[in-house]
Formats: sequence, structure tokens, C-alpha cells
Amino acid sequence: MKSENLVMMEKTLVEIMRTSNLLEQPFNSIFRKFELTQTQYNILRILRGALPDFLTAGALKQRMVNPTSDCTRLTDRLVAKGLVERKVNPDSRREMHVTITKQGLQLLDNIEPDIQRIIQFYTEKIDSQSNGFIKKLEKIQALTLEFNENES
Amino acid sequence: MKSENLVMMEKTLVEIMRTSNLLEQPFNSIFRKFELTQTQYNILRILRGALPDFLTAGALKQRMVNPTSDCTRLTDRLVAKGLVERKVNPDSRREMHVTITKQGLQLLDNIEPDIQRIIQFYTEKIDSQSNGFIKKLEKIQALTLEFNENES
DNA sequence: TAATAAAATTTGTTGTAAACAAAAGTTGTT
DNA sequence: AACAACTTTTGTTTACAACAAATTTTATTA
Repeated sequence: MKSENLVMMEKTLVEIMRTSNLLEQPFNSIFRKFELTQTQYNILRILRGALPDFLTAGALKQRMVNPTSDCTRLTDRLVAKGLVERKVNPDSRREMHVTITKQGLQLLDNIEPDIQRIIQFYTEKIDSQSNGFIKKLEKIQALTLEFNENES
Repeated sequence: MKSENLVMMEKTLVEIMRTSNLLEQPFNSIFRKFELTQTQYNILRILRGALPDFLTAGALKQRMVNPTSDCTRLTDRLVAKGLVERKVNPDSRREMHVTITKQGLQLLDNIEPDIQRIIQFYTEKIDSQSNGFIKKLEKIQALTLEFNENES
């Protein structure tokens, strides 16, 4: 017989994934309105967060959730839209320097109200979140990284 | 100034999505091993859950997380692999009856140990989950459905 | 210094899926 | 019989994931 703890943990993990998948829908529909994907939005956020520094393609890749991401072609699309700039590092020509443009920053600002509207909706309807909840999520994140390490 | 509650809620939602995205990695690598995608695995689980009944394409779509899913082509791939069977409802020829095959059930059984190995890992490392945690996730799910309703 | 290894990024290729519109076939209604 | 509504399929485009292989540049070492 499967232990209670296993069953509980399975339910926990499944519900996290289900919640996230649902949650992504309203966000995605906003991104779509601005002709972005979630991945692209995340890249823009990472690059903005790195300011005033730029990131190398490798560093950007590291900060993305998906480690197998194809940085080149993802940033290609953003460069094509003028949201991101990419140039070779003159000091080490095998590295690229990637950074967000003014236009990219502006786009993030334009999206923000729609994002906040979603957050607002939840804030009004749920009592304030406990720190414990987030801590638990972070613990699961840490364990997942550990697990992935062990596997690879 | 943004209220504390808004900031907290934003962090909560972001961490749910980040956790989920990380969490999906070990699961996806298992699915890949069995030449399935997460979506396909979910469909198989839904169909197994519906047994001994079959589902119409519409009913299947309803139970999937993503409401815009393209049921036809998703099941096409599963039918091609012999994991799913699909035939027209003789009583209403515009409906399809979709169901999981023995082979599909067998595949789910084969995957199960790998899935449990992941669950096991977390169970060993985190103290038993509280019901409150899951309840909170379910509340967020419910609100998301509500939000999506309002939007559409 | 020439050869080779290592690092960082790009390219090639294939398959899956999301998103949206439009078409096709079937049933129900007036 | 005509038309509307329902259910599923097709068409089309785009983005990504996954994996391998190639390219370009820098570092090492023989």
C-alpha cells in the first residue's frame, strides 16, 4: 500500500502544476495582446533585472527556467522586434552581450497595468498570503534543482 | 505606492509558476523516455479516469487544462501510437468516442514507477504536506477559472 | 609557434503544441 | 426543404523543446 505521505505529496505536486497551468492562461492572454510569449516576457524581465549590466547568452540561459532553452533563436526574435540588443563582446569575441532596449523597457511598462489588474483580482478575493506558503514553494524549487542535478 | 498585499500576491503567483516550471522538468524527462509529452500523458490519464466510459472529443477538451487545445490532432498522435482509440458515435455521427486502449493503460503502468520515484524523493526531504497548502492552491485555481470566465 | 583542446554561440533538424480562422459533416428546428 | 446550431476536422502560422553537429574564438601545451 502506498503511504499516506506519498499520496499527499503527489497531490501537492500535481496541484502546483495544475494551478500554474491555469494561472498562466490570463497572463498568456495579456502577453499575446502585446505579441509576446511567456518565454519572451521572462527574458525581458531578466534583462531588465540585470541592468545596468548586460548578460552573456550563457548567463541569460542560466537564469531562465528551462536549461535547454535555445537562447540564440529566442533572442533573435526579440532583436527582430527591437526589444533586445545583442553585440559581440569586443574583449572576448566568442561571447555575446545581450541587453534590453529602451523600446523593450517601454513595452514592459505598457504591459504592467494589465499584469497588476490580474494580481489585484486575486488580492481582493484571497486573504493575505502567508510567508509559509511561499517558503514551501521555494523549498520545492530547491529540491527540484537538487533532483535535476542528481539526474544529469 | 503598491500595497503590501499586492506585492505579496504577485510573489505568490510568480513562485507558483516558477515552481511548476521547474517541477515539470523531471516529469518531462520521464515522459520523453517513453516518447510522450506532458499533454499526451495528461490525456491518457483523463481517459483512464473516465473508464469504463469513453469521452467525446468535446468532453475530453473540457477536462484538459488548456481550453484551446486541438483535440483532434492531439488524439491523432495517440491513435497513431495505438494508445487511444477513436470512433464515431453510431447514435450521433457528429460525435467521436475516444477511449484509452489496453496498450495505453499498459504504458501508464510502465511509467508509474518513474513517477513514484520522483514523488518519493520529495517525500523523503520535506515534512508532510499540510492540507492548508493544497486548499490554498485550489482556491487559486477556482479564482482563476472565475477570472477567465469574466474575461471571455 | 603550430597543434589541439576547450569555451561560447550558432545552425540544422524534427516534432509538438498553441492560436486562430474556416470548412465539413451531422442533427435539430421552423 | 431551408436554415441554424452543434461537433469535429483542416489549414495555416508561429514558437519552443530537444538533440546533435558545426562554427568561431580563446586558451593550453607540446
